[in-house]
This record gives sequence, C-alpha cells and structure tokens, in this order.
Amino acid sequence: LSDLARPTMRDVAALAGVSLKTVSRVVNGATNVDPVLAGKVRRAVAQLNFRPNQTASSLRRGDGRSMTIGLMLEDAANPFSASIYREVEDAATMQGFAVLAGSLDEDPARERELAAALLRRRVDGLIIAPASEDHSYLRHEQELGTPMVFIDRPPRLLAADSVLSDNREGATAAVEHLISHGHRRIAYLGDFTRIATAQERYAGYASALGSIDPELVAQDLHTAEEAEAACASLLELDDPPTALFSEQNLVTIGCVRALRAAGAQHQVALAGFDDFALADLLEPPVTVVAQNPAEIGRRAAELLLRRIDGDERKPVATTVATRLIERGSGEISPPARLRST
Amino acid sequence: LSDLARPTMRDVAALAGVSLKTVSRVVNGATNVDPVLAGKVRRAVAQLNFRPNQTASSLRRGDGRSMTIGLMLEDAANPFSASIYREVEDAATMQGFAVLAGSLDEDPARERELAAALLRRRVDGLIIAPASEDHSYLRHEQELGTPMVFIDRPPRLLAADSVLSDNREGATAAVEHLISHGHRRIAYLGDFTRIATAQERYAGYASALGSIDPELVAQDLHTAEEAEAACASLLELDDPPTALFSEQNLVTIGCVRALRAAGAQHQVALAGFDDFALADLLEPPVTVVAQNPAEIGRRAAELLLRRIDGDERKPVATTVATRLIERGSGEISPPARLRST
DNA sequence: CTGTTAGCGCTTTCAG
DNA sequence: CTGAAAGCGCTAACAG
Repeated sequence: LSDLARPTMRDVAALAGVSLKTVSRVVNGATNVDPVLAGKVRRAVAQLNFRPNQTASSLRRGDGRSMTIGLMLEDAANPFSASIYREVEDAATMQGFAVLAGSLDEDPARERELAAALLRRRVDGLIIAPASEDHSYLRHEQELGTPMVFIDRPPRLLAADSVLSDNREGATAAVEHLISHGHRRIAYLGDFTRIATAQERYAGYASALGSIDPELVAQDLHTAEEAEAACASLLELDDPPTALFSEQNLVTIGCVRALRAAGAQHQVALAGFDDFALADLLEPPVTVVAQNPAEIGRRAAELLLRRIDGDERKPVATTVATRLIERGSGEISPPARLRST
Repeated sequence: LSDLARPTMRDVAALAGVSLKTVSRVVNGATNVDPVLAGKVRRAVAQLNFRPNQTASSLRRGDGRSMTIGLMLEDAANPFSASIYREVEDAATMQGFAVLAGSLDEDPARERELAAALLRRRVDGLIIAPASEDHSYLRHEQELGTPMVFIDRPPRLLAADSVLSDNREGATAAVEHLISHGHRRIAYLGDFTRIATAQERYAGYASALGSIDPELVAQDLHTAEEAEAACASLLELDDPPTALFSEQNLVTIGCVRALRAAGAQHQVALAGFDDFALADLLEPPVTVVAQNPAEIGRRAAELLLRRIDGDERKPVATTVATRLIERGSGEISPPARLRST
C-alpha cells in the first residue's frame, strides 16, 4: 500500500489546463460551462481517478451541510432497531445522505457520548431512540439549527419532534383481548420501570384491568432468562395467573420457554407486546401487539429530512398505530371454574 | 430554530483572551499549556458550548484521518448483517471511530454507488460484504492507501484481506451428518448460484454426497416463499428426498413451512446453513450449521483498524469456523425401507 | 510555553 | 462563460 498522494481538484485543473473553479463547476454539474472545457475536465477526472472530497466541500459550502445524518439506536443488533435503521438508510440514501449510527444499550452516558461524537462530525440532523431521561443537554445544539427527531421514546425536558408507537393503547388492547376471552388473573411481565415505553405499557395494562394484584406483576426484567425465571415463579403461585401479558420481545420469549418447561403452553394464555420472527411457527403460535418499526423509521427520516430542508414548524408528535395479531396463544380460555362473565 | 452561528475556536480564543492555537492545544489535550490559560479556555468552551469541528480538523491534520470507517452490508435489517454491524461498531467506538454503513441488497450497482459515497466522505477504511464479482474498481483507492477487508464473500480481481466462514466445510459437515443418519436422497435448496457463498455450500453438499440427482437440486431461491414452493414440489416427487439441506436462513424457514404444510416435519430430515433465533423452539427444533457473524465482524474490524494504524503486511485470508448444532430436525431417520448402511 | 503564518481541498465572491 | 483571490475551521511548522 504505497501512499501516493490523492489527486485533488488542483491536479485535475492542471492536467485539463483549466482553472480550479472550472473543475469545481464541472464536478458539481453546473450547466454554464463550455462543453469543450467540460470534456477536458471529465477526461482528466477519469484519468486521475479523482474523487471529490465531500468533507472539504461541506466545510466551505454556504449551507455547510455534511450530507450525513446521525442515528442513535437502542441496539443495532436487535430486530426492532435494525429495521428502523434500514428504513432510515433508504430514505436518507434517496436524498444523498449517508447514515452514521450507533447503539446505546440503555446507557444514558453512552447516549451523550454518541451524540457528541456525531455532532463533532457535524451531522445535519439526529434521529434518537433515547436511553436517558433528560435531553436538555441537546438544547443548545438544537438552537444552533441541528434538527432532531425522537423515536420509540419521547424527548424529556426538550421540545422536539417525535415518532412513537401508541404503547398505552396497544397494551390496553392486548389486555382487553385477554379479558374478552374470560381471563381475570392476568399477569404483567415487563422491562425496567425507568423505560418510558415500559411505563406506558404498564399503564395500559393497569387501565384495562381496573384493579391490580401486585403478586401478578413482575418488572425490571431485561433478558429472556430473567423473564423465564420470573414467569416460572408466577406459574407456581397458589393462585396462578390464567393469562400473561408480556411487555417486550425478550420477555415474551422467556415466557414461551417457561410455559413450555411447565407444560402449560396450551393452558395459560399469552399476549406479547412487539412482534418477532417465527412467532407464527411456535406451538401455539404467539398472539402479539405488533409495532411497526419500519413505519417509525420512515416517518422519522422523512420528518428529519424535511427539517434539514428548512421546515421550521413547531415540533410535531407523530403516533404510529399498533396492531393486535391473533395467532392462538392469546385466545386460550381459562379453566372453566375460573372463567369470568 | 434560529440559525445562530456555531461558535468556532476563534470565538473561544477571543472570549478566553488567548490565541487560536492555545485553544487548539487545550481542546486536543496537549500537556504543555499553562494551567491558568487552560482554565480560561475550558471556561470559554463551556460557556459557548463549543464543539470542535472534526471534519475541519481532519482536513488539516497530518494523517488526514476522518476517524470514520465504512461498512457495506448485504442488508442491515437481516440478523446476520445486524450482528456484524454491532461488532464492528463496538470495535470502532473503542478506538474513537464512527461507522458509516449501508445495504447492498445483492445489487452490484448499489455496491459501487455506496463505495463512492463512502469514499467521497473520506472514510479511513472499508469493510465490505460484496454484492459484485469484480472489485477491480477499488484498486486505485486501495493503492492510495485506503485499507479494505472483505467479509462473508471473497474479493474478486483484487488482492485484499478477507474474513469468511468456512462455507464448504460447514456444508459438507451438515450433509455428512444427514448421511450418517442413514439418508441417501438428500435434496439441496439454495440461493442464487451467482453468490459465492452459495457456490461454496453447494460444492460442500456435492462433495459429501459424491453423486448428485439433479431432480433433488433447487437453486436460485432468494425468499422464504420461493423456498417454500420449491420444497413443496420436492416433497411431491415420485421418489422424494428423505432429507433436506438448506443453504441459507430464509430458505430454511421456507422448508420448515413446507414440511409443516405437508405434515412431514417429523418424517423428513432438515439441516440448514446459518442459525436463526428461536430455531430451538420450533417443533421439531431445527438442526443447523451455525456461522459466527459476531466473530466475523470482530475480526474484520480488528484487522481493518490495524491496517489503518499502518500495518502493511500482505493480505490475509481469515477463516471463521462453523459449528453443527444438533437440535432434532437433522437427526430424523429415513423410513426403514429406504435406509442405507 | 505561546503566538504567528501558512494552507488542508474546496466553494464563494467578484472581477474580467 | 471563466479565473483570481479570499476564506470555511482547524492544525503544522516555526518563530518568539
């Protein structure tokens, strides 16, 4: 790997026998250039394998755009984040933007570090699935004109755009579905209570149920293993739940495992928040409230790009509907003696 | 969103009453600065909310590093790519690099466009899961000193580092496993024959089997739906296969569906290349040859970062082992009358 | 230890 | 339609 010097516009200009500015015009597709000179320039570009340095260009350019947007995800490896990533990428690419992304792993410190890293690189806008509960540290940046759209969870202590699932509504729908099948003892299994979406989904569970038996509530479950253990305990109660509402993907999977280990997968009903691959191939197939991460990603990207384009309306809060998908596990009835209605 | 001017080092220098260069020194953590002046500078930085412009810095800086690497994936939304992404991100972040990624969707044109977009942004290196079969277009860039590591599929017409699964070996192991359980009529279901990994895995299948019945080979299946249809046809043959070897994730899932639709999931054996979530929760659980995408991502990132650091050894080809995971579907025996050995 | 000068690669004036 | 000069925000090189 010899370190030759990378050709610059200067080199192209010299080879083509024109001025630097003419090269700049041709490279940027200006129309008012003598076709003869333009031809010479293009030939020189090809011969030298010249690649414009977009970072230098954006430094000098009037609008100062880097043509790059920042995307802060919970974890790029999880399917929810990954499908948001993909939609954002597609929308961005279509308009010539590249995507600089990173994962937060529920760590507020990581959120601030990543934001700083992206901002040092002068991204033109930010899409944030936040881990922290205080976004005031972004206010100055926002005032400087960097637009930001929050996804999955709302901004706190900052007025900004958001694109969120209707978490409360979706949870209520799932629990009401279980109630309509005759269940009264419905357990809640969910993630960290400090997570905004978990709070909302718990609120939806609570409001559908009216009164809550604290014995049936297991919170702060963050992995499938934790959920499996918690679920196993619930099933061993003297008066066990006849149905489970699981607040999150990994928790749902933990429940599936625990039910199966107890041989109860056809006795105890299960409805989970968030869909997952192959849910329809499990036995029984798993009933879920599906979010629409692709739609969230698309809407967020479109909104951000409009903001970058100069849209200065006040912040908008967009809600993306959830959808109950009945597959079997949520339509199991309780034992006859325990049936309500 | 008022468009105030973003503070620059000049502004910080003016407020702190020092020279621009002193600010630069403090911001870059130089030690040889009078603590009193450094304090003034830090106060000014905080007061103005100054953020260094890394793109300007890298323009001037000696090494010209953008502290950004480019990552070209098959599809950021699929779990294999997503887990590579995550490992690369972690390795990059640890050394202060950011990741600019994009998806190729098996489109060679998209590969070239994305490479160009990343190179315009002066990424310091490239990790490429290629879609094309000719990478000579990158030679000039490589000679200019941009290191590149190919993953999942090898570079073509270009000498470069690579980190690949042992596709052939893994396929052979899977098919030999089926043979050891008494199967002789083993079908192959796989993706586009132009994809290098599919070629390797087919070669592994062929070499394990010795002789091939073309009736049992279904290729160019790219979606679960196509695979399901192809699998259904195979099951309806006069002399149907007693076992299936599936070359790829989505194909495996198509097979699972087809087997289930035919009620044959406990009669016909199935071994798939590439693991997937919940494979162990299906009925029967699916036997696979697992790749190790995390390991591929980690190795590729480490290698690339070493190259960026100046390592100029000649290209190395790294192989990451696969692992046969016996879960049940691959251990089904053929009907007695058809049993070999 | 600090400041001045030059200039990274490019685009913006603004004059020819 | 073209080019020369200036400068984006920052750091290298050198002088004080």
